Amino acid sequence: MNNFENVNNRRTRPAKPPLSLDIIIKTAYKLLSENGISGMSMRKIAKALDTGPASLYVYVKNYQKLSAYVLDYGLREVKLVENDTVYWKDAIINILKSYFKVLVETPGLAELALTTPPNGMNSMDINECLLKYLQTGGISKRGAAWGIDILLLYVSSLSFERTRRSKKDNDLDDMVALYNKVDVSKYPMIGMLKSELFSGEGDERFSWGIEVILQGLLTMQNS
Amino acid sequence: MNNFENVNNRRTRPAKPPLSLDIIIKTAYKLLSENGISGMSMRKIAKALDTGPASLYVYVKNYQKLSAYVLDYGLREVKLVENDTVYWKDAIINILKSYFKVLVETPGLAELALTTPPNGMNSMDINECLLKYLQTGGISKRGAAWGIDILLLYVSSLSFERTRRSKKDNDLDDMVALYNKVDVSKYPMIGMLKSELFSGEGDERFSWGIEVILQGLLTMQNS
DNA sequence: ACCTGAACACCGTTCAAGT
DNA sequence: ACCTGAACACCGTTCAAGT
Repeated sequence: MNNFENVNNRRTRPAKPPLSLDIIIKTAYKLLSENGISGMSMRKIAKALDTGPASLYVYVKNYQKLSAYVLDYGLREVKLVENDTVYWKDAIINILKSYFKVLVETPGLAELALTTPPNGMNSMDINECLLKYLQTGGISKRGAAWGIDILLLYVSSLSFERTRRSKKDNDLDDMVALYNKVDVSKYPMIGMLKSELFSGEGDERFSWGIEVILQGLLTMQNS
Repeated sequence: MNNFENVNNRRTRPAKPPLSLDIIIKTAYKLLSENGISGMSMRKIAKALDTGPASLYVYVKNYQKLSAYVLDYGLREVKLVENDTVYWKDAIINILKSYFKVLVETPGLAELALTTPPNGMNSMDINECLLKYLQTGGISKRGAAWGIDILLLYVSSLSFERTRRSKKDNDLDDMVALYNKVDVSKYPMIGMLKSELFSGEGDERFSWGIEVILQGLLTMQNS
């Protein structure tokens, strides 16, 4: 074999870092944030690591489990530390704003959050922290336990919608078009409210929804 | 060519129904309800219709648009008609229960509801109806418009979780296992509430969540 | 034990050629 | 216009053979 032709043999090419679960997750996350969810395939991760797809299965059971790891890795940046003097409601809103920001900034992460059961340290930290502040606000055990689910779900889906909206070939536009040329006599409410149905681009709708859920949790205490 | 060997030529095989958008959607829905979301691929739909995958693209722009049609077709069975004497809140709960039932009974439909922007007559009927009852309950225009989003999202995700839970090779079980062997000194809240976090199999959690959202909507009126 | 190319059984979509 | 087989550019996962 001719070493001059085969420039990329083991001796001449740069040393390849050994595989590990950690390096696989980080590579997957990088691909996800650069190219969205379709950029993170087992084959593309393997190629980015200069190996074959089979190699990944030494460290990861399957694509779904890897997705869960990547989601949790993405959530490491959610800011949980609050000044002790912050009112419990504002603390919750700040945490959820940070969660929202992380999901919107990394394309594909919002979709993962909506379809992959969270599983890992960072998601656990977020849950623990939210439970603490709900407890501080006087919300019952069951209210807190079931309430964090609604809160995180609401924020995940808002961010998923936001990331979809910023893509082109937008299926949301079809929906908007359908609602805009609706027969007002058959759909009076939709006709009347169509401007409201798709409004709330900025923080307004986000904050409103969280307020609704928190108000609901508080009110349910006394009944 | 030998007609005796080639039994399935055009003359001898049963007449093939002509393609149409309608027939494609119904076939896709049938495959979805029998085999879940992975059973509904363009290729499998084509095979079920005894043709090649390219034929479908005469009637449907792409897989995502077809998904939206199938979702709306699945929603046709949601019961919207309520006795006029029913209290508005109960009417909403009944509609959402029917929506929940439809999503749980057809595997894959819940996932579609969570990831595909609804687009069609049936989804519009559901929205119109919910808006009407929220209005009856005295909820503001904006509250109603933004509120149906939270309500439908909440029910969709509960049904998605339910359908996932009934599968084996369940990634949710990993999460439950993780939460069960958590370090109680680091995660006191999770340790304390872990039984509540995964409870609520039946109607209880479903009804509780809807009540929370409705209470929140009502309370937000006066602030 | 770790690593890998090749193979297996699939995808969505488009092309070119038919009617 | 409608229909279609074949091709294109991909998937996740497993196997068999290497070290």
